[in-house]
Amino acid sequence: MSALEAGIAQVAVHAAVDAVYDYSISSALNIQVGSIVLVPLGKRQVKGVVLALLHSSPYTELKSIERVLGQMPDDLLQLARFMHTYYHAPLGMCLGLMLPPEAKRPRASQAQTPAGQAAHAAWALTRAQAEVVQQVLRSEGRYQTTVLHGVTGSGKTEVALDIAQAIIAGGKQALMLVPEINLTPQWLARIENRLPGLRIAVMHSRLSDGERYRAHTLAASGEADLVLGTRLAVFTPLPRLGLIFIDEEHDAAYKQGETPRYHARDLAVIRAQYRHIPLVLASATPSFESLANVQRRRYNYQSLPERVGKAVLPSIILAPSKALSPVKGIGHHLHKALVHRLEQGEQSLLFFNRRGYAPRLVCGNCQWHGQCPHCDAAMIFHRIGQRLHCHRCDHKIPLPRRCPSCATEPLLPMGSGTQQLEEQVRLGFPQARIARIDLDSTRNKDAWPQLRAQILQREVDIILGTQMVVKGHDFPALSLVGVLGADEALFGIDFRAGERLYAQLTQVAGRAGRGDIAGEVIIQTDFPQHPVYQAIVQGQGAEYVANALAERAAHGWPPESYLALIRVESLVPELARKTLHALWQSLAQLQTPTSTPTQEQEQAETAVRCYPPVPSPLAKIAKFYRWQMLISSTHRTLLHQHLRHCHEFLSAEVKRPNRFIIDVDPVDTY
DNA sequence: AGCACGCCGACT
DNA sequence: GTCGGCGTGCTC
Repeated sequence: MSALEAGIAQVAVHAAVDAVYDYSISSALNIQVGSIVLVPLGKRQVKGVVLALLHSSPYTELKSIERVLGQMPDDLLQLARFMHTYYHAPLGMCLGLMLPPEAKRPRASQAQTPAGQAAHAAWALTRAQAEVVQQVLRSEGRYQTTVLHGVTGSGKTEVALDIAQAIIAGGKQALMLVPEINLTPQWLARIENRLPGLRIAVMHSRLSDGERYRAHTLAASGEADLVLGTRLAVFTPLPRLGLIFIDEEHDAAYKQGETPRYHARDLAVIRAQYRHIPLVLASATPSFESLANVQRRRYNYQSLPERVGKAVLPSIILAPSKALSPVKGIGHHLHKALVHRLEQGEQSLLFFNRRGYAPRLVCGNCQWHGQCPHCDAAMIFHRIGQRLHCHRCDHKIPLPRRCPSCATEPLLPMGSGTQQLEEQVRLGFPQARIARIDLDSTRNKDAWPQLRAQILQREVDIILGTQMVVKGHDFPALSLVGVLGADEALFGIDFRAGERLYAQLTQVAGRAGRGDIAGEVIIQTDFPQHPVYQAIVQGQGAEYVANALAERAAHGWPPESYLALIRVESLVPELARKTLHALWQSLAQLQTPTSTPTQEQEQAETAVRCYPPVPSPLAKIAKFYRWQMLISSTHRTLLHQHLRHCHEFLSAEVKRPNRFIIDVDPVDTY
């Protein structure tokens, strides 16, 4: 029944099974906690990681470990354990993200640039920039998270590279994260330009097997000075890690959309703590979560409130979209400005918001937008049912004929409808050279660098782009930015819609006037009085954020509370609803029923809030009917106790092909 | 996730 | 008669 010598290893196998398995260890193998091993599982061989060494196992017929493949660094093993408990994801899956890639052909790794000390490229920092660098470097060798809040064009890049240079000069490695793959080439160019001679490894999901293997080896061997990558790069083994820098920290792309649903920024905090190193979270529009952590004095705060050099922040104006012009969808003001830029030979960017917001009903007169009376969320317009439906609390009302708030105007459905814009612009400006930048036009591997080069060489007059164009790109000849369709985001169903729009507008406005030319931003809106727009125009971001944070707190939303989303998907419509409802009821019982008065019960209720199950905003996807519920708590451990119950309950109740997800700290709730 | 086992329809 | 569809359950 049990081996007398410590000959048994508990192994987390790299499979979707949420369990650990025991294997016997033959005496020839040198196995320790963290060993990456090859083990038989059923009829196949899988990789796994040794979690513990045991003397005995309840299993009688143990299979034995095939061989040892390597060693998982301690900080990554701990990071995986954290992910397992925090995100309620199978441990083997979490560890799978950190396993070394397969060596295609075993050959010596090669540094991308020749080895050597980084040449000290001298460049002048402003006093404000130098101050930030000093502040961060003061925490070298110990954990400290710094929020670097710098306006667009304030030179966060230079600050990042200066800090990295100092860290690397001290014999350490730096890890830099960017939100999307498209941003790696320009960061790589900046780094190589500023810090020639650095050994850099690039890490993202679109690397070929060979590239991934080389980058991983370079980082893990300690040869690389700097690793640049997207969210998955947070798992790169780095024996000499001395700094983590996260650019555009607020960006939702740092959250993984599938299990394990981790947030790279939050994992970076954990890793920085384990490694006793500084972490910098940089953004022109820091996330509310990070700002809350500054307020709670957990994070240090540094700001760069001014642009460097001659560049000044662009002027921002609001213009009605309905003012007639020759081009449909483009109002008079924006049209005039575009014509002017074309005459001057300067570049313009037309940004249109195309996010898939659910249809809503809005008033053309006041700001009413289908607010649910119970939820502070917009109700969704169901054309077929002729009613409005809150997807948070399940409240339904028949379609109002007139605005419930001002009772004057007829109500307008709002949804998509910007599709034909490109066509209209091409028709309206036949002489202009137009480039479209979105997911489709840049799908090809080389498409984006080519487009970028064309824009930089001024071979493009008007850039048409979706949200991907607003992320940290630098186009010096760009002097006009027009924003279209922003109003659609204004009435988003998600409680983070305002925060997102504010960030997006700030980012997109920041594209204008980065070179010597003064920038102008025209935001087309029919709701110019909305707080988000007023904050943008008057440059009162701090006030807007403070108000929005207070509002979140009043409603018990993050960052005031911690939130998780539970979703069940089934092929039978009723099943998802029923299962979630049963879970909801079992959660209510979990709240310890006290014999004492109502006050305590109220406290218990506010400690963990279980919202009732509602249909997901996209109620049916690919044959699956989706229901969801939210759980929130101001106490993280309490929330996780409840989530463990959810996980147990759903694991038992939800049978294939039905499925469930638990999304901790969801970035959007649909 | 894989992979096998197992019990029902249309084919060499 | 078997080939194979994918529902169900297991993997130390």
